Parts: sequence; structure tokens; C-alpha cells
Amino acid sequence: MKSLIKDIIINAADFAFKNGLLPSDFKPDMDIEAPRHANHGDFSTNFAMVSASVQKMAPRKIAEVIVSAIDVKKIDILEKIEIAGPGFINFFLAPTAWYPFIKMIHDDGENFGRSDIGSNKKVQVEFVSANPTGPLHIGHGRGAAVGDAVGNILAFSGFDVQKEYYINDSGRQIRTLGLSVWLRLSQLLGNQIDFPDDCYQGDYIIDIAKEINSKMGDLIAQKSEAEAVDICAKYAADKILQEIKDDLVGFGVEFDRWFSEQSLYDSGKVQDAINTFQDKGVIYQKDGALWFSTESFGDEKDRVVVRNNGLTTYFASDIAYHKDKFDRGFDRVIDVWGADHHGYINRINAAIEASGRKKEQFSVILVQLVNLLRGGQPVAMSTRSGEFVTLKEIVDEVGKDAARFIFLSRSYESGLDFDLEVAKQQTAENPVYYVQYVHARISGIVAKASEAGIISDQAKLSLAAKSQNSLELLKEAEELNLIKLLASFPEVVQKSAAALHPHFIFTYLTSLASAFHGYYNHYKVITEDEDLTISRLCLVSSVKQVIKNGLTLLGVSAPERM
RNA sequence: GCGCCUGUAGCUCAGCUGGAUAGAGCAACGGACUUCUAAUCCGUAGGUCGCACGUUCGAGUCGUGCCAGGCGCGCCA
Repeated sequence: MKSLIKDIIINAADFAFKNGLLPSDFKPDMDIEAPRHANHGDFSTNFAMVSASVQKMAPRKIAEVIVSAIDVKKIDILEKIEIAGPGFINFFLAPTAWYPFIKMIHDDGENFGRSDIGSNKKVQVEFVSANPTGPLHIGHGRGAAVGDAVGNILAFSGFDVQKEYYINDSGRQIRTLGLSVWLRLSQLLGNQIDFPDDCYQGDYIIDIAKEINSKMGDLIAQKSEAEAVDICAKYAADKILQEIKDDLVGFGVEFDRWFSEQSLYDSGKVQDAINTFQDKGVIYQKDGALWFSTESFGDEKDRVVVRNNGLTTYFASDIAYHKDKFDRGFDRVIDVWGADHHGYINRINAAIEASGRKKEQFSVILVQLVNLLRGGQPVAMSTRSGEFVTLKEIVDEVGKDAARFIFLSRSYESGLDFDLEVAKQQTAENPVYYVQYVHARISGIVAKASEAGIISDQAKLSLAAKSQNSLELLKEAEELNLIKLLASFPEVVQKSAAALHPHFIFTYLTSLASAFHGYYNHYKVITEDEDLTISRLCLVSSVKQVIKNGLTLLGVSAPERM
């Protein structure tokens, strides 16, 4: 639609130039947008203002010339054109311009909104990637919802998307996990122990120790401490990782690949990356350690990759991991991190540039922290003491759909208050029901129409939409407004993909839901007039489809009944 | 001290690459169910967009400097 408007403007400008009404045939980089206020038309352009300096004419004068060069009567999608404000040219479209979208939605179905702006480029979205040392909490939940939705939106926009989880199954935290479990096991067997502060404090460690004791207590007893700790570490990490996987499935998140940090060491890729960077001269030796000169790539200071005790830092495997991502053929790599990790962006950027990739190929989505509340009061959360509400508990209490929708309701650049009581409420305060209710309501209407024999099934409805015979009966302002909103969905998806902002979809869905609920309360879909009934059924079933498409991108279900 | 994020209605937040009269929900007040689901709708009220300069036809949006809050600045992960 916008490109049609643009063609009209360009043609008018050409015409005006050829007839000597404009001194220059220069075409500025104009905007064509849907104005905020309906009385500013369906589309508006700033052509006249941005041309003013080149044309050396007043903006309103230019606008007059352009408008005079457009024959509204000859263009059937146009109703009228107005000049307003400092020189905006406002286009008012005829209702007939909008009806084809109903047909398009019925034709495209679940693919309405899909685009190919991604040109099938390979994109990897890595998210959650929590250490397998404890259960997922609410912060991981927000990251999971964001990463999953971003992946869905990019895939819907024509990118070839892979969702990946990076398992930190190597290094100190895993040894600490093993030690924590082993100490608890030892405690179970009646030994006096000193449980260190830097060990994992949660009760789940004791549960795992109990499980190991009953399953293989005898075996462990025969091992040396070092071996026993190793066994505990392996057992606990496997067990916790499995629970993480289960919890994510329960949250509706499925990964295409689970990537092990340890595998980078086993395959020699960490050492390869270090060697490569040494050859390039970006890794050097100092004070018995190996340093990566990240400062020359814009970081605050250089960073250690191999400590003077010979052990690599986590940064060494991160370098290898990100190098490997691109070696696997991804054009673009997106990491979803908690905001508390923002200090690492520069050094990963350095690693990416040193690997010969462009900075633009890598983006980090920083997800701000979540405050968990219950009835307005903060819920005490401390990983250190092991006292925290897990993601599973939240999903069990409020449901997957409510949790995901709330996580995606705000920009991830803002902190989020997540109130368990609000998330459980089935009121307008809880936006998920507000939107899902649209889908359920329309399902009810279509079912009733079907029972009444007005329209027997979805297929016939699609047929009616395609014929467009009676769609012109949809002439109420609310109906045209709904169609315009539906027509804008593809653009919303594309903007969401370009900005990597899933909450655009949320905002869109709530405004579409609001428009529908208002319409529903004013007009009956099923009336005595069969033609009108059929055209309204076409309209509301389009709304239903778009609501479902949007919810699907966010990983939220669209129920037939509530 | 340095870096990142945030600051918009009483509260929680939208505001897309700079556009016209800054929006929504909640809370408050007044209305609408013998009706396709009231998990809904309609109406009223609510603002120096943290502050100050600057960029330009035009700034909530961009730049600089302050102020306030959150987070981060390890040969930890």
C-alpha cells in the first residue's frame, strides 16, 4: 500500500517537473507513514518539507503543486488528498482499497505476515545458556521468552534461524557443583562438615546427594575424594541439565541444538583459537599469563585467556565458541544475555573482529532484570542462599501463556515487575486473557454461525472472503479501522524483526484486541441480513487469524474456548 | 571514577528509522449483561515527556552537560 502511495507521489513530482511547476526533478528520501490521528488520513508524506531546500520553495507551495498534479478521480484507491500543517500531504483511501486484505488473510492463513526480508540468511539465536548448576529462575524465563520470540519472528521474516543453548559444562563451577553435592552426601552419612559459602546452597543439592546415596552410595564410598567429587559433578550436572530441559519444554521453548562448552576443549577448538590469535599477534604473554589485546578493539583493558596456573578462563572458550558459530556458516549471530553481563560485550566484539568477522554480524540482546513481586511486595530472591522461586514454580502457578506474555509485554531494555498475583488474575490487568479472549470469542461466533447453518465451515468462509462480493457491506468506521489494523500486521512483524523487539507484537496485539472488543460490543456479527453476516464473519475470522499468528510468534496459545 | 540501561499521567508502561493535538492499561468517578462468552465495552478526569543548552522547517525521539535510580567494572563464571 505504501509503495502505491509512493508511486503516486513520484509520478506527480515528475509530471510537475516536466510542466515546469517544480524547478528540480530531485526525489528526496521521503517518509510515508500512517499518521497518529485519523483526521490526518490513512497515509501521510513529508515530501514537501524534505524537498524545500532543494526546490527552493515553501513546503506548502510544493505540496500544492504535487496535489494539483494528482488526479484523484482517476485513482480508484484514493478518496481525497489534503495539505495540512507545515506541508504534510495526507492521503485518504477509499474503503475499496482495504477489502483485498480480507481476501489476502484468508488466502495466506497462518502465513499472513510472513516475509522474505531475511533472504534466507543463516542466523543463530543463543539464549538462556544458564549454567547447569541450579534450576532456572525468573530471569532465565524472561531471557527464554525473548530469545524464543526473537527466533520465531526472524524465522517468520525469512531468516534461516537456529536456536541454541550453550551449556557451561566445564570449568570451576562444575567442580564446585561436584564438591557441593559430595559435601552434602558426606553430611548425610553423618560426617561433620564445613559447608563453604562459595558452594551451592540450595536444597536441591541435598536432594541430589540423597539420590546419589540411594543409587550408588556403596560405589562412591570406595572412591577417593577426588573421584567421588567428579562422579557427583557429572551426576548432578546431568540431572540439573535434564531438569532445565524439562522446564524449558514446559515453558514452550525448544532448542535446535544444545552446545557443550566441554566439547570445545575435547575437540581442541579452544587451543586452536588461542593459537590462531597468537599467530595474528592479538594474544601475547605477560606475567606468566596469556592476554588477548581486546583494548585495541575498543575494550577498556586487555583480558586474560590463560591464567598463570595454566588454566584457561571462561573467556578462552567464549572466543572459541563465537569463532565456531561463524565457522558453522551463520551470517549473523545473536546472543541473549542478562543485563548484568553487559560488561562482556566489548570483549566478545573484539573476539569476533579478531576472527575476521564484521561487528555488524553480531548483536547482543541485553535483557534487563525482573523484579518478582507477590501482591505488590517483593519476593526475596537470593541465589547465594539458595532461596529463590524457580521458573517451574512460576509456570506451575500462573501458566505458561501468562508468564510468556508478561515477559514480552515490555521492551527488554526496561526492568520488569512480575507480580505473581496479577499474572494469575483473569482480569483486564492481565493482558494475556484480554488478547486470547478475542480468539475465543470469535471462535464462538463462527461456531454459532456454523450451527445456524449460515456458513458451514471455515473453507466456505474463505471462499466468501475471496469472492469479495459482499465485503463492501463493511462500511462502519470500526470495521474499516479493524481492516486497516489487520493490514498493518506484516509491517509490524518486519519492524519487530529489524529491531529485534518482540514487544512490538505485544503492543500490536493489544491494540487489535481493543479494537475488536469495541466493535464486538457495538455490532452484532450474526444478523438477519445474511450477506452482511457473511461479510462480518469474513472480517472477524480474519481478526482471529491475525491474533493467532501474532500469539504464535510470542509462543502463546490461541484457545478456541475460555 | 569509568561503562551500559532507565527516567513520559497517582501506579505500570507504549511511542516504530525526528513529524501535526504525547497514547494504553490499572487505580478514581459515572454508565452498559432476558443479547454472537461482561476474562468485555462506553464516558469523565488525569502531563513543565528528570533538568538545561544545542542541531533544524520541526525534538518525548538526535547531540552535549548535569540530576536521580538499576546493573557492571577479577589471572571468577
